[in-house]
Amino acid sequence: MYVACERLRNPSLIGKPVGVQQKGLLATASYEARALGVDKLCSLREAKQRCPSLILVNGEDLTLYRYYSRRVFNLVRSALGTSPVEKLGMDELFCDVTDMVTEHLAELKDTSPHPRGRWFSLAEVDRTTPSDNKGFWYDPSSVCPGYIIPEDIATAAADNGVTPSTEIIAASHLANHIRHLVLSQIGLGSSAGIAYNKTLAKLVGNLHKPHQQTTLTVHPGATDEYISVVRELLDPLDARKLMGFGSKVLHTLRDHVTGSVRPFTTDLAVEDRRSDTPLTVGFLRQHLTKQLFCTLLGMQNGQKLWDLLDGKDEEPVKPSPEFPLTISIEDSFDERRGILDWSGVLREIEILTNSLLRRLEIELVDGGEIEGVRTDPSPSQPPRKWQRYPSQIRLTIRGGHSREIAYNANRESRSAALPVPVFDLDVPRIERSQALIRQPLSALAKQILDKGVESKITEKYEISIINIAVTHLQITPPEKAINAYFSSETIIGESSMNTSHERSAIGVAHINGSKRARPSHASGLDFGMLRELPPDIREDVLREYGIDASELDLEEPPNKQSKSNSVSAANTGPEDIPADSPSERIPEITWNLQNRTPVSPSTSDAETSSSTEEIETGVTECELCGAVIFGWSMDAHKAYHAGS
DNA sequence: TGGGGTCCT
DNA sequence: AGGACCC
Repeated sequence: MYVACERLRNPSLIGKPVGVQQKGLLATASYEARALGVDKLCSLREAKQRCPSLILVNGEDLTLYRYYSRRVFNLVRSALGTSPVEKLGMDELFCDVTDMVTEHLAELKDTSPHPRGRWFSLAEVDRTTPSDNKGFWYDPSSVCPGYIIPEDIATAAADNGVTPSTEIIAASHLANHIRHLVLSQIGLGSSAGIAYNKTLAKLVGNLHKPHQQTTLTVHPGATDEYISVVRELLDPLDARKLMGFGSKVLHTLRDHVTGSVRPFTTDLAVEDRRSDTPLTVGFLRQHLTKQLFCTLLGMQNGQKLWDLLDGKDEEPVKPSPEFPLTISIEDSFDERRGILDWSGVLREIEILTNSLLRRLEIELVDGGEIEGVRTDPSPSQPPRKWQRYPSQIRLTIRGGHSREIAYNANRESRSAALPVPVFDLDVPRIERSQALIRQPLSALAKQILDKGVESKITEKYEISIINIAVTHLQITPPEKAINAYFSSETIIGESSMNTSHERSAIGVAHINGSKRARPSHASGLDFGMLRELPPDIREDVLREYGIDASELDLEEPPNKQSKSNSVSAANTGPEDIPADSPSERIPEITWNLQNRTPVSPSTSDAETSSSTEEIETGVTECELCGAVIFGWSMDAHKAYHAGS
């Protein structure tokens, strides 16, 4: 997804092996890069070594990715009306579409057969969408789009009388439609999994990755078939693929297996007992017991994890709130940067604090959103209002670079009340940052670093991570307080906040220009995103980059949808959907956003049914609606118009 | 060897 | 406050 976002900002990256770099780590890589042997999360050195042609983009600042993540989330939510949508990280969503599908199927009874198939009615999507886009046609006889498990259902449609339920078929078409919506409206490709619970949906969604979807048709209630299909699917898998089986759980289980199970079983060949061979789902289910799981992993958790081995999972899709529960920002330090004296620590904390305050202003002030984008306050009505008020601030420091440290070891945190004046937007942000240092942060840092020891000012600290978080976001404003708060003088010497960290805040190195690139600024700024920022923050960012505001207006919008229509009504709420249709069955959809691969990585001799234009840019513009579409999906896009 | 998040204890 | 999990 990071690469896909970078490609929206800089289309010359399309079709090339691209890696997103965060410090010395390759956070993610495009599929072209993976085809050349680059792994996700490998060290930068290893990546460059394996793939000298790898193009690196710095992804330490997440602003751009947050922006697209939010847009996708809001687009999907608005399409699904009242259905719960849960975010997992920045690029995955779970959707419980039970109610929508149930209602859709109920409507069918009153409808006579239509030559175009079935109309699936959706909530209103957004104001730029043509008005007949509140739903889609699908052909129910085409079974499920994409891949189907078990496979034989796909080929022998009504063979054993084993045919997918009408609801899973509808859910599958719904997922397909929404993926198409995200692609056409935002420009991000995605994959999806459709199944009757979260774990299975996520699992099958990962089976066919770039731009595909997979439906697991079997229902947990249909016991015989369900058991055999799900076991065939799950048993060979590394248990790590199941949500909840993390490193600790697997280590605990492996300890037990190698310690006590091995002597009693001949199932594991000698070489399979080594610690780096995966524990499979089948092995755990056959050789361990529910009781053992509960003993080793805790009553509650053990029971849940044990059920997962059979694909049983009743976790609800928990609607993600409009605002997150915590907002944090962090920076990491290697041995060179990470040896700091006290004033150095304070300087780094101030840099982070200032970034955090800017983020709070972007994400927490004003509100009124349309499709993930905050509306500019109308020129005459400025009052920028906080939508949430965090009440706590937390400082976390990880010390040491010793290399032996277990993940997360050496992290210590302290928290304190967040002083109310931080919300006063009339005070320059830098002053509020410095006030936060004075008030709780330097004391918190002292608690962590000096641990009750008396002041030792000359000391050097070895620091590898600093994280600052605000938590406990409240809707109701805090009581006003302490006017004297800002009056004391600063403790630390830094005055300008235009630091390297800040500078990286939005800019990203562009590797090279493109003859046919869509509008993007040489600075690396994403003008589409910039245009959506509140004016004052936008000016702030522009000033940092030394860009004249007039340049902004000359740039074309990145998605040229302006010509499609003159904008119909505003964001009316989602269509009303009966809240309480009974749901014994729960189709889930999950999908990943990921980068698009318009051209086969194996250069030009690959099958090229695509046009020259597509090969060069990967994108074409739909004649009907102006949406920017990638070549490989234009057929589907046209079918979409034909359908509506 | 990132830069984030959520939930549970 | 820390530790598990997720991306």
